[in-house]
Amino acid sequence: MGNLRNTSQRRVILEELVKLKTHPTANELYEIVRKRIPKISLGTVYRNLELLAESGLIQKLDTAGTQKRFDGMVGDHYHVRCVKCGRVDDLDFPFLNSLNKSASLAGNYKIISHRLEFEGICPECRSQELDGKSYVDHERITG
Amino acid sequence: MGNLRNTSQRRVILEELVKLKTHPTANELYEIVRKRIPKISLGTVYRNLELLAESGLIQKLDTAGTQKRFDGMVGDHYHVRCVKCGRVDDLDFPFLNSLNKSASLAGNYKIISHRLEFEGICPECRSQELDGKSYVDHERITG
DNA sequence: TATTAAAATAGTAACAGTTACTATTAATGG
DNA sequence: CCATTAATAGTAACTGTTACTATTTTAATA
Ligand SMILES: [Mn+2]
Ligand SMILES: [Mn+2]
Ligand SMILES: [Zn+2]
Ligand SMILES: [Zn+2]
Repeated sequence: MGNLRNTSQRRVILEELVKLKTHPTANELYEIVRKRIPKISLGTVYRNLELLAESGLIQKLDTAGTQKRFDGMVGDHYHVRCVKCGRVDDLDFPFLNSLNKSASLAGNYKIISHRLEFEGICPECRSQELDGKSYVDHERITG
Repeated sequence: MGNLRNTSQRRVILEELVKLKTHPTANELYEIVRKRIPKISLGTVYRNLELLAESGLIQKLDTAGTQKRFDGMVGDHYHVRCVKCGRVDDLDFPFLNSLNKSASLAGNYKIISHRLEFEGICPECRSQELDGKSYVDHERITG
């Protein structure tokens, strides 16, 4: 395969990432890996995430506007991002293979891929939002 | 409307942005506006782009992985980004209104919006790529 | 196993894009 | 005009990321 050496740092980074259903940032993963390798450096995490993504073992998610996130699931799938707390979740949504073809016709680019990303409010933030609303209502009613 | 004062800086920033078909970064627009207001500061450009986007007069494009770009066209439309040179173009592609509904069913988020972004190679970079290929072929044949 | 060359590491500095701060200037409403 | 207050220029600070470098570790070979 890739001529990547088997270092404990690289192994643990990969292990911890694939465990997670969240899509951590480099720094979030750094904090997790640090529990097993306290002296690991943040640069090592960045470098290995880059290398692992290049070799196809993980996925780099360039989600819009925010910092990079990483994904241990490599198959094609879409994501939804919470606009309140920033968390990113997988969506059980069929992959739209025909989009690239359609886009080729809509412009004069040679289309390679597409990225479909939803924005919304996650269940946790949604319930907080509802709590807030009812609190406000209560305030208004009871003056 | 928005309680934004009508400053020459803000006016020129908006004027120049809507003129462009490209989707400039804050810095690119700064360089353009500087030709008309040489003493304008980069911070002013950033601040106003943010305010104009908030008030819905322009669009902020959080394109994946790279710096923010801005768009004078506010209607819903999709973009394609060249992976070689980074340029971003509009696509004449129908807006997929049904996607949000589908995504709502595919997870437990309250879906607000979606972003569909294509990656490809622009005509300019594509022709360079072909030049390169034929050069290599020529080398191989005549080498 | 011992030797060696290359790759990877920790620690740190540098960098790029963006935002925050502050004293000064300018737009707006009366 | 004047007073209020938003906006500005200039600059510093911040954040996420990448680059650098001396040292350590891996893995191939003898
Ligand atoms: Mn995922
Ligand atoms: Mn556009
Ligand atoms: Zn949330
Ligand atoms: Zn290009």
